[in-house]
Amino acid sequence: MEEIRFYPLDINYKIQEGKTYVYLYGRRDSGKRACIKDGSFIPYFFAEAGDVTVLQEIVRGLKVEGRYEVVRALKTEITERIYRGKVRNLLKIYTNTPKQISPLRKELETFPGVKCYEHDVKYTHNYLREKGIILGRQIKVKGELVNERSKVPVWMASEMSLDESESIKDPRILSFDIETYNKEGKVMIPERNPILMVAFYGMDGEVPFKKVITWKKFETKKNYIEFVEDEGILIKRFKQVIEEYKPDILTGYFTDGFDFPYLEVRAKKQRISLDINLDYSSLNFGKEGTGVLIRGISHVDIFQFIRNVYSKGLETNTLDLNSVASEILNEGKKDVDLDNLAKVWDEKPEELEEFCEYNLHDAYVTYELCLKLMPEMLELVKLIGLPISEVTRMPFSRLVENYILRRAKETNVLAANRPAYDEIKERRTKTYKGAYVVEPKPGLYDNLVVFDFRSLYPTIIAAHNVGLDTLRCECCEGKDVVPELGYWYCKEKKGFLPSVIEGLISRRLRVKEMMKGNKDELLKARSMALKYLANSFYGYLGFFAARWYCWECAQSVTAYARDYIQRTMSKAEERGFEVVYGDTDSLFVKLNDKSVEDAKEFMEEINIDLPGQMELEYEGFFPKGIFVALKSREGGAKKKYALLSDKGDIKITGFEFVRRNWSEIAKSVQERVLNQILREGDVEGAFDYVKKIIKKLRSKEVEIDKVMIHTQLQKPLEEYDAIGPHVKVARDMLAKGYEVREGMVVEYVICEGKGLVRDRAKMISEVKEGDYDAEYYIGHQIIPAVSSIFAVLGYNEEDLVSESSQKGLGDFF
DNA sequence: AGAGCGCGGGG
DNA sequence: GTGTACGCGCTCT
Repeated sequence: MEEIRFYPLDINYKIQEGKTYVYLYGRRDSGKRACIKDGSFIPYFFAEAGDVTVLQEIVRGLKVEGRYEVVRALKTEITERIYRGKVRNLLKIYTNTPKQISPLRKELETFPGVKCYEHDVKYTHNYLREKGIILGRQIKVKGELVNERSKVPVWMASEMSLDESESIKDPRILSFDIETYNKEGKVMIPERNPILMVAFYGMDGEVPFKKVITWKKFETKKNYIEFVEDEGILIKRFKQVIEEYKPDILTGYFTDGFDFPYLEVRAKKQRISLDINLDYSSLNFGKEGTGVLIRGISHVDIFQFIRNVYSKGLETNTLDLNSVASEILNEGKKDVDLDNLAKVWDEKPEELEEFCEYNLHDAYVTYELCLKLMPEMLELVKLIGLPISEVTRMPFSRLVENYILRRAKETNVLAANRPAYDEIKERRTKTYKGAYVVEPKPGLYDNLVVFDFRSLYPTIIAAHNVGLDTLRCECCEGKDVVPELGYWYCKEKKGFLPSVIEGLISRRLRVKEMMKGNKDELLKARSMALKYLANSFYGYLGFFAARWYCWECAQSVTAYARDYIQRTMSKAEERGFEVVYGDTDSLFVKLNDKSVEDAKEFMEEINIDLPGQMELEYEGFFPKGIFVALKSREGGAKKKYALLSDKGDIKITGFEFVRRNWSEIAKSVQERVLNQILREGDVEGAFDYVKKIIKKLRSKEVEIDKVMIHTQLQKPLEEYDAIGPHVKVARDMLAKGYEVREGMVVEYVICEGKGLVRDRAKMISEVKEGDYDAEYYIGHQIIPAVSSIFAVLGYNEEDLVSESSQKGLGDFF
């Protein structure tokens, strides 16, 4: 028997001889990777009935036909949990394996009056919560080495204890990126196009680990470039490099959606198994969207973390590697024209070196991103307690939910079930208003200051005890009634959710206290993670798929918030600021003759009066901004604005046209218009520019490339019910003998003629210059992209479209 | 008005 | 996840 100190990072489970074993993967304090196996946690769920002892008898005799086996309960016990503030008697039903829970539960729920709980909680998560294990934090394990096929030593645990004070530092990170053969631009056809090179970037102590593997030889002095015979060997080397580097974390950018799925197809084609799991099994590609999880190695797709969590604090609107890296690291991509890679590969291999550099650079940038964001990711991991590979892929609602689930376990609270399909459907229809307090006054503004009210919501939940178990309590009717709504929340007993969020707020305050005079990165990251979670609570309450969904609670939060915000707004007006726009969490004011200092002073004043930890924050100063009203929407306009920051960046919100299935001409016109208006202040010029483009369209001077629309075929052609333009064009192509396959991008142009849009859609190769329907492009591409912008400035569509060169102020729609 | 569909990220 | 679950805006029906 030995005792080892161990930082677990990843968890999964396996069935052996009918029994369930948990495998914890991580690093020992010695730095060596290891695996802890634990067979001590038996899967279970709960059932509730009028009389649980009767139910217990029934369960004892129950045999259910499962999918692969006859299932029966392993054992049962009667126990208590708190549900909606009340103690409940429950039957705890154990099974040999997690998969046996579902058939048993389904059978039990056919009995009248029987309801099951926690059958929908993931086994590995339940294990971690029950054992109190927080991934990333040290545990002490007593156990013995066992003989098992594995790339790291496996210890069978007999005892475990926690050491929460120690958490993992500097996990070993390896970043990778592939480049593929691609003649068709953005299309991805892994079945046909091979992987040309793969780059790695990591650190060996102080020395960078760099490698690019490719299978076409050329002269080079770069010693990190390694040549192999063919793509098959490249894939084998890919596996070897990972195995030799022994990373805790394997990272990349959009590796869930591109690199790994691509590798999967190519490896299959080459008959190579992608057995990079630490137990030598092959990579398991689940359903799309679930992410690629590697057994024992934490695969972190940095893009996922940024999209789900980190992008909230970013200026950039697009989340491509280049924009993200330049904002976070101040480092862009290498300036290489990737369109040329296939051509150079075929015709001028001697010029491949710059593509290898480019490849390596992407891996390097991704490594740096991962390193930079590691404190934030690890803090979230330690807060939620789940693997980094899962936490980085969770949207805010699931982060919140998993945090609550841990607190629930600690306080003997029974988890609410996930809503069933019908329930979700019903919840979706139950929207509530009250989010927007001040509708944007459409227009172009100078000198805006933006304040943020974010911590208002969590504080309201805590201060007013907003929760499911406190709503309309019997003891406090009529006290502290929610404005406009008439609900009330208990004043006597703290609710479960309010106490959870209170814990988050006070934890954050402690961290902030520690941060005074201490610029520690870890503290900053912890504070950020706590704030993010707390701020997500309100959204969670109103989220249709939430376990602890509470419509009344979500409603109440905004109702209380309106009260606070309205007062702040009138104070701002009193002080001579013009309130331009405000929604639930932010407030935009125009400075007029005031200064930024005045605005900050005003903010301080407000903060003095705010109760508890509520706080108005200064978001920034924006020399110019344009607010656009969304027509065709009742109850006020939605967020749609563009701001010019004092650093000269343009921050666009709500303009959704930067997409591939819009023509180049529409995208560029919108971009140019916003730039000209915000940067140059030249509305007339922008207007004239659009008129000029419209004229050009009409006189057929616009190149076909600029009006081409790209749309991808997302499924086999036969499976389409709705025949959109791209489907119709694909059919045409097929009829003409072109190859048409799932995943291809159909390029087409809308031409003149009669009927539906699709009847006028023609494949690009059949369209000559000038052969497009100008009115379609004007009406369906240019006008939608810019009309709302001009509308707020007093121009209307007529002005844009009319043949006359005269321009003038028109009516609003 | 409702259903069906593509987009994002990646080369 | 012990498997239904992104949200928006377009086009067709």
